[in-house]
Amino acid sequence: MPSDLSTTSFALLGLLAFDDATSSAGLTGYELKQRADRTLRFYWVSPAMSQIYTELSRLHRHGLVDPVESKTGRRTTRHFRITATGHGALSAWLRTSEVDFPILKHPTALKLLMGRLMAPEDLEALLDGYVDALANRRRELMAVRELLGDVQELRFPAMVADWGLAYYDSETDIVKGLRRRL
Amino acid sequence: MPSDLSTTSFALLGLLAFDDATSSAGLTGYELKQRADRTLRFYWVSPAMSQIYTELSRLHRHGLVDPVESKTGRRTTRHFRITATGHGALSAWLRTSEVDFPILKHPTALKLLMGRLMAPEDLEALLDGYVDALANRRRELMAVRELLGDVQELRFPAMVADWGLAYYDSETDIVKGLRRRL
DNA sequence: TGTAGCATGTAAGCCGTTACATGATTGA
DNA sequence: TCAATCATGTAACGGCTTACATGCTACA
Repeated sequence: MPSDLSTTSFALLGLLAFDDATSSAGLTGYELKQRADRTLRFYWVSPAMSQIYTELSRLHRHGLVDPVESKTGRRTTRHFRITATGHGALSAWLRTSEVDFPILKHPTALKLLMGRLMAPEDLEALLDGYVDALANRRRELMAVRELLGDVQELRFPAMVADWGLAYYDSETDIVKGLRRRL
Repeated sequence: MPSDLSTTSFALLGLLAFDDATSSAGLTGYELKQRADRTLRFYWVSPAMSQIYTELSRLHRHGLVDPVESKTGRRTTRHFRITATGHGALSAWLRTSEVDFPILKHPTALKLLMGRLMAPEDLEALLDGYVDALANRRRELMAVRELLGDVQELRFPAMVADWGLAYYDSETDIVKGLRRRL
């Protein structure tokens, strides 16, 4: 039950655990990236392809996933499935790992902090641009939320998506308020 | 006007620009770390000491800051001040650099996503723990906010602190709602 | 036939952390 | 005198990104 894996490793393992419940043949690194883009991206990060393959190798070295070579025509692809050990490690991580406070890297807030050094019109553009970006993000997450529907198996992803939507709404309100206060 | 500096570099430069307006002798790396812990930490990151010294060297190499050696007794310390070039670079960065969407690394949301794999009592503890952590963070930021008061020169830091407080409040409400939905 | 998407990886390098190393000053 | 705080740095390393490299497959 090795705990020397990064949070990103466990995040990807979690995606594989999810897939495992749907009795599929597993996921390729490529597919995993797509799943990450749909979910992890909003609350964690969506690792680069190269990072995905690196993590997959690491998880395999630890025995937490198993690759199944499959040949479509002349081409060999590797579908990864979580192992029993992997399930155990994931459960242990969920139960016991320390939960850090969220890390926020907020360029807009950082620039606003230095608002004194900016022209008023640049400040307005900064906040307006952020409100637009929030609307775009919200739209993307809303599309994900709609895919999730109201089925029981997707209850938790749906809850987290709702969380994200509420966060974007609140953030939009706050920033509009700041904009008026400028 | 070199733009090959990281956001963290500019964040530190911003702290020095702030200090410059108070006609001080500049800040040591040590003092800079303390300022970062009070402000940057909430919206960006508070770099490790070693990172601060590295960034300070880099900024010096680019001519954006100037160290003033001062001797207190037998001990030599370096106080850094932003240069005219530094002011220019900072203004240019504020005006022209692309503003990325915030990056959020949210371990609690990530775990909730895998809620299906957790025991109900662990899930409850997860959300309750996060609500507690939010309250602690809010208290820390509130202390900073009170230090800022309502003076004109600290208007923007105060705005950003208010933003942070509103964010923590909204986040607390959302999580309490999720907790009830479990 | 060509291009978009599927699929896999290696190499170089940046940003940031922890660990390590050193020493001065202040005040209880 | 001893501990806390001030003060500065180097070394090793982890995590992640971009750039590079390769080739198959489906479909218009």
